[in-house]
Amino acid sequence: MKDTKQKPKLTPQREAVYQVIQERDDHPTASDIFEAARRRLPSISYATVYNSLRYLKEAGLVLEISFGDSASRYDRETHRHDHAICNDCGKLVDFDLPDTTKLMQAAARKSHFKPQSVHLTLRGYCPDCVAGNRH
Amino acid sequence: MKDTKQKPKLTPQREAVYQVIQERDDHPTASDIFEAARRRLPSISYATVYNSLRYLKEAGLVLEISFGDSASRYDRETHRHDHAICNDCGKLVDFDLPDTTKLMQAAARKSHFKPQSVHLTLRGYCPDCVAGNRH
DNA sequence: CCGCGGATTTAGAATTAGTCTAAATCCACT
DNA sequence: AGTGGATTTAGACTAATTCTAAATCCGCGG
Repeated sequence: MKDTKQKPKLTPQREAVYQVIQERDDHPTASDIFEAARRRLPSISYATVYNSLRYLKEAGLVLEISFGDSASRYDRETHRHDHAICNDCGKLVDFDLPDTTKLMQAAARKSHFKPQSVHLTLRGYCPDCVAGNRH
Repeated sequence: MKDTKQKPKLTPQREAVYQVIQERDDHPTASDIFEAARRRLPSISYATVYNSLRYLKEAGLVLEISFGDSASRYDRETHRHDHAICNDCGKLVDFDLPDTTKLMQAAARKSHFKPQSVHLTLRGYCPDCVAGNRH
């Protein structure tokens, strides 16, 4: 029988999207990514950016994060980590809390869920906003 | 001078929206709430539901929560608490992890933010899905 | 070569959540 | 009765994302 292995997978479009995310240290939205990807690959379409993002997400190459503020953001950091969001200017930063296993177990005990991951979100004020800088 | 105190505030529409949320122990979306509110107050409009939700949120009477899955959800539980989400069926449950002050301080230290609140999200599998129940 | 099929890309239409607008209504107070 | 601020309504509008259908790409068998 035919072992019809389809392999291509990492197409130029997907690669462009991936690179855009890799070279940014912030958390771009799909539309930020579309803008930037179009600079490398002028013919790329919005739908392809979404398709590529879905593909990259499923492949574990990028992480999607979403909070109340409308659009999803994408993060090149794929290991478990946490987020802080500024209540004033909306800035989003990554940080990493160690020892989350115990935390996860505590959460599992309380919720009766079989745990898989925990993620914590700090809301507060970023250093710039605390210092009273204009945004 | 006119001390034009406007006080009404808790209009029948807002109250209907509030009651809908209070009597549910799950986390309805705006459109769930609209459906239910219309049963009490057939003339209520979608926009009023959103206005009421904003009002109730600002008054601290309900909590808005939003995760990746499209629409915001509303929670009658307004004190600080955490959420568990089932990766299989999507169920969302509240739980409350004690001693979050230390956690918040640790997060603040790592992120350099001035902390205001922390919220944790457990991803895993709910008891039903673990038991292999069909949804 | 040639072309078929599966996967991908494209452009634009469609859908969904949520906001905005302008006109009508409500209501406390004069 | 009348004015003004707040609220409600219906529907238009916007933004984010998904869907659709046609075009393209690509490896493989004939």
